[in-house]
Amino acid sequence: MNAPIKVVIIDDHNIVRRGLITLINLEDDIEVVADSDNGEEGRRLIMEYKPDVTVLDLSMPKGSGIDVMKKLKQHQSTTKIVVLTSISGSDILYSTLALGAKGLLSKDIDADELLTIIRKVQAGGEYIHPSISHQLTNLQSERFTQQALTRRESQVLGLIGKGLTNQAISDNLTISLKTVKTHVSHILSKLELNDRTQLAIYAIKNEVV
Amino acid sequence: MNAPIKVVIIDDHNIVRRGLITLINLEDDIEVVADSDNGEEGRRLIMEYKPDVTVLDLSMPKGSGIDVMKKLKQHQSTTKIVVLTSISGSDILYSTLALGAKGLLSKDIDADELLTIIRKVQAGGEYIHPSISHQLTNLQSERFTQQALTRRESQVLGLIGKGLTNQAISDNLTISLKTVKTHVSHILSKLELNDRTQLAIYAIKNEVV
DNA sequence: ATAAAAATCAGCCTTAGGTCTGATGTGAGC
DNA sequence: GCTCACATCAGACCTAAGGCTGATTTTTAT
Repeated sequence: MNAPIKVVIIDDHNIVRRGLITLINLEDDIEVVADSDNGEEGRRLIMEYKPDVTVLDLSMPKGSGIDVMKKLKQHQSTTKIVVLTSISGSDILYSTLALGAKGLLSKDIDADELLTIIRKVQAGGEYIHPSISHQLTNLQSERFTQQALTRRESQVLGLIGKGLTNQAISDNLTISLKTVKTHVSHILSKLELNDRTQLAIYAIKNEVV
Repeated sequence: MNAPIKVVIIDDHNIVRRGLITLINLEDDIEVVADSDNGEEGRRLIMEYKPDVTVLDLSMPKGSGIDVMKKLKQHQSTTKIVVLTSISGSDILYSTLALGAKGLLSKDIDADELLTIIRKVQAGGEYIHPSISHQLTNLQSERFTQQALTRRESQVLGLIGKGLTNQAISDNLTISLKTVKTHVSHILSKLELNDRTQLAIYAIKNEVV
């Protein structure tokens, strides 16, 4: 028999993490070697344990899942990433694929299903849960041409998502009101949205910080 | 030794549910007698099994946690409810307390902590997780005087949360633009917010439909 | 070194959003 | 019958928001 598949789990919900660990360790061909509730530590653990598969939650306080994936890509980590999420926003899902996630699934899947996916991904396969993939189909063509937001623009978008007015944002970032308006205008056209209300909704659903 | 504490679990995430069941069933003084992934079935299970404690998730597709609690209150159920949530909106949390939840905790607690809380609540105690209770302290005094939204106002708020303009809302509800503005104005003053962007954020965080 | 992208700001203009005051019809409750 | 909350609408008003054009400076990549 082969060595068991080494797995690292990164999720900020203790209960979810404990649940996953318990379930996975019931199997004898898969083993959880480490786990963490935040992105920073999680990244260190991956470097250290070099797991075959990493189960990664997207929404976390310190260092989001996206950040973790970016960093890992820089370091050319070979761990295969299965993204676990309840997020509905579509752009963030697309980002994970662009960053090379092998699996993509929502938190309401069966536990058995997760095990199957881990094995499949470890064997070199890919898997995207149907409830998520249908969100992506339309989007492939549309968003492909979409320019990414600059750092400043993301920052502004994040403040809009907190309900700040342009004036408040200008104070907050100590730049002129004009500049804020320019940024907002750019963000709107890049995301193909119509007003700041839709931006706020977008920001929340895609967890822009 | 006493009979084990009977628990019903209602949460739409399979993994969370399986995790909870596995963890709880490791204890010999607590027993999960039933579980469900939606509010409707969950309510039936509670009627049928009459559990001592119910662990209830707030955000679910069919019949939210709030609905379940309302129905149970009508039927004068004696099950003690522990609300499990990752929602940050404060009004919805306050609602759960008003509806008599005995426990209130976020999903990032320790598993052991949950067990302790179930025992405490069963014994007649109450528990609110610190990460949540601080959201409530300010609010007790402020929101007490807060008028509830009317049916129409909630409806309008819901559409704002979907990113509609006043004109679009007016078309959608087939009422005049003036009327929409009136409603929006009332909602703003009732919720003590400043503009529609903040309303949209509020609507999402409090899951206004 | 040079080109390209990002960040900054200004003026001008239009409109959606929001406030205030006030008015009318309707239904529930006392 | 009377009252009160609710939903509807109107006019007048003010401001934040966003579009468009154009410009300067800083950063970044090649």
